Amino acid sequence: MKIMHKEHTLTKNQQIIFDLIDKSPEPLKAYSILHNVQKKGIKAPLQVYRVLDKLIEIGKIHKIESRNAFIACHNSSCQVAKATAFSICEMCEKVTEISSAGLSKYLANFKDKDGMKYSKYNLEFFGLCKKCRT
Amino acid sequence: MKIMHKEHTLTKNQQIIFDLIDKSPEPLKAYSILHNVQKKGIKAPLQVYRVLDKLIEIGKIHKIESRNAFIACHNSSCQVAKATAFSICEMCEKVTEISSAGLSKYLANFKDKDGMKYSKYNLEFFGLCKKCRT
DNA sequence: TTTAGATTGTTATAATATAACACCATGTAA
DNA sequence: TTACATGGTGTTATATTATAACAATCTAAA
Repeated sequence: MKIMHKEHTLTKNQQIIFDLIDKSPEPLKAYSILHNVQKKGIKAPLQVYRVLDKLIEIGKIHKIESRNAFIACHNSSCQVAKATAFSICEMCEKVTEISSAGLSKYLANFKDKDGMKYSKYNLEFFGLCKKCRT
Repeated sequence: MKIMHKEHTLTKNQQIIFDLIDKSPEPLKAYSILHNVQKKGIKAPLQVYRVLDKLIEIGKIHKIESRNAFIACHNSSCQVAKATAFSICEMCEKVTEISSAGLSKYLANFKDKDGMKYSKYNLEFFGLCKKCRT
């Protein structure tokens, strides 16, 4: 059964910032985004943060909490906005979104001591990527 | 088999700040810590951050990344410094460290697509705590 | 004792994020 | 049409979180 999602038509600012993040091979920081879009008329931090908040809300991007950086979602968009997992290389800072059915199933069904389940989670794995291990 | 850990004798500043965090029922923010220890002679942010870094390194406290706040470790101290899991109530902001053998085993053994394992992880679950759900 | 390492104290500054307010665009309901 | 609700924008100012750089001190081990 296919879950339907509302299509969010991005506004001008949202599109500019999303494109930038989406094209980036690495997570971008808010002020780096700001510097990159100033020529397009987005001049103030708040304009960037507002767009980032919105893009996160609709699942187009995720925040890498341990790095204060933002990355485009590559897991069939917004479906996993509330259940995110990443691997982070501590050497080169490469970040990859993990899409593992097993992992997301395990975490979605995880119950704590009191039997409580959680609707939302963020998991960050740290280590050395293939390249940096050699 | 019992794993041995080096005993870290805390210095004066480290002890002051650890005691404060350890006694707190909730995660503390760096500048809140600063305000609370200024009467004890710790006057500058950097003094606080240095101690926080050290306490994290030796596993006495953890950082709640999504909240920029610090909490004492209650899982037999430093053993799990590199494998942390928390539940966070989005209403009252109560944070609890999760100690589940099953969970830590699952995550420690998790392999990504490339068969890579990670030595370190941080997991944050979000939801409503018992109290806030009623 | 001397050297290495960690810790401290201090001033300044960088990096990350939000408050508050006015204005504008769009859709929709009376 | 009006009016009103919602969400987005632009702007200035400010709050919050964190680090740089440098000198002094302490402690443990050679």
